[in-house]
Amino acid sequence: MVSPWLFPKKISDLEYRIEPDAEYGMKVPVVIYGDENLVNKMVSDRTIEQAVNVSTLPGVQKHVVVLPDGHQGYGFPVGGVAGMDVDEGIISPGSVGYDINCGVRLIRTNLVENQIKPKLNELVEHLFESIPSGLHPKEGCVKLTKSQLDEVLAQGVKWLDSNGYATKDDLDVCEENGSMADADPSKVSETAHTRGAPQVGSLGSGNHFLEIQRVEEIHDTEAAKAMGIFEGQITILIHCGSRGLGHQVCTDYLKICRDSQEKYGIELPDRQLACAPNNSDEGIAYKQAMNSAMNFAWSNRQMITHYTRKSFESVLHQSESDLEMNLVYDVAHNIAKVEKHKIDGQEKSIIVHRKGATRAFPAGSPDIPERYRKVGQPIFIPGSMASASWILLGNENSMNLTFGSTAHGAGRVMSRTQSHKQYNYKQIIEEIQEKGIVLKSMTRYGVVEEAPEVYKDVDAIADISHRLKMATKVAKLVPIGVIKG
DNA sequence: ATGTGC
Repeated sequence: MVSPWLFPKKISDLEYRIEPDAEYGMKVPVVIYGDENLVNKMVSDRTIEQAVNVSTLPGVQKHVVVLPDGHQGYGFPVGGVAGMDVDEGIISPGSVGYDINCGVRLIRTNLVENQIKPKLNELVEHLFESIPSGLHPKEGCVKLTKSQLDEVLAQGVKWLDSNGYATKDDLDVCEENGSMADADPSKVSETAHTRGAPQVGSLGSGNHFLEIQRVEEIHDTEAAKAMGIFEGQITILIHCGSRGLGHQVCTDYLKICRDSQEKYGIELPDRQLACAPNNSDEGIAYKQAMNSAMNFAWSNRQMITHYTRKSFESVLHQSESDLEMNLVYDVAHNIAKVEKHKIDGQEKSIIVHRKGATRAFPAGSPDIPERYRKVGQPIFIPGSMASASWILLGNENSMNLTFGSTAHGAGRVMSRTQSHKQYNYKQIIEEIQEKGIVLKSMTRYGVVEEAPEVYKDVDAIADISHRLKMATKVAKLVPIGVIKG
């Protein structure tokens, strides 16, 4: 049999397609958005093969989408979207990923660069000291009891609001208001609880970071205005997820799904795609545990926001409200959610799996905050450490192309191991200093493994999204201070 | 991504 993923058909400069191959068990086409370079790279590793595998799963609808930043992941490509019928389809932990509700939030200020430049070193230092980061942060997280953690898992940011770590305004501009319904902490294992309890308010490692930025370019004045964004402004971007708790939920439910595979008669092209019928006991339990992990991640980003505001207050001797440190928005990029989408002209409820894919809902969507309903949903595409990031805006077209989604980041061009062979700490640090960026990192390894050179060009990813009108450009942000694990 | 896996 010829492997169908080897020959995607070019539809246009930025769209490639693989028609359903019955012999291979494909139920729907695979659609790939990207230029020739990006698509060639996807063919050379397992990215498209994995998307083809997903297109064979029970209840898969319309098409499997690979976004411009797509690359191979655990079973399901990172930068992938797939929607399954809620009654006939499956839900799959590997198709959400290990870092459940990894996501990005942006905090605005009323400051411009000159006002913080003299204190930038001190600010970065203070943030680094007050926000635990790395794999094993020693101290600093709020210590939650088991029952407090359960409240965080059940209520998300609502609990932080009740306890002085969030404002009503923060809740208004978080996806799902920071509180995913139908979360059940009793479906989260004891091990996951133990791992998560000391981690609320910690950044983690890898490509997770907190960045002080300057707004470099405005591409959509009206949308920028609605978001309170202006040229030259200082913003803060936070990129992190659900830490050990989400990781453990994924591990636990991969096993639970695997153990139930035979019972449900599901045949898989790849055991990493272990899944359960969406409405089975196992599927429902996974969803309730995943929703809990989602609440954990939003709470984690909220707690870091709290620490960030305190750091700015302390270093700049102004209150957070004087500094107008408002949350612009918080959006997840590793989730599965039931949403209504048009399929063959019919509105239908499907369980949308977005792994390394950002929701990109258009103006008028009831699921986006009222203050953005006239313009569209804010989307943040983080670049790698010390490179630019983008604010994009959800567009109507994404509902046709990608189940209302767009890209989530730059994506690696080489492995961590390879980055050590090609670069060393000193040269990366020098290069970052030359750009005038203040960087504090937990480890030297992290600096090399997350160097700008080892990632794709995020500008190109934003550009493709814009040209396809999946999500359009609002503003480009450049880093001036970075803390990372 | 991760009480990494090399």
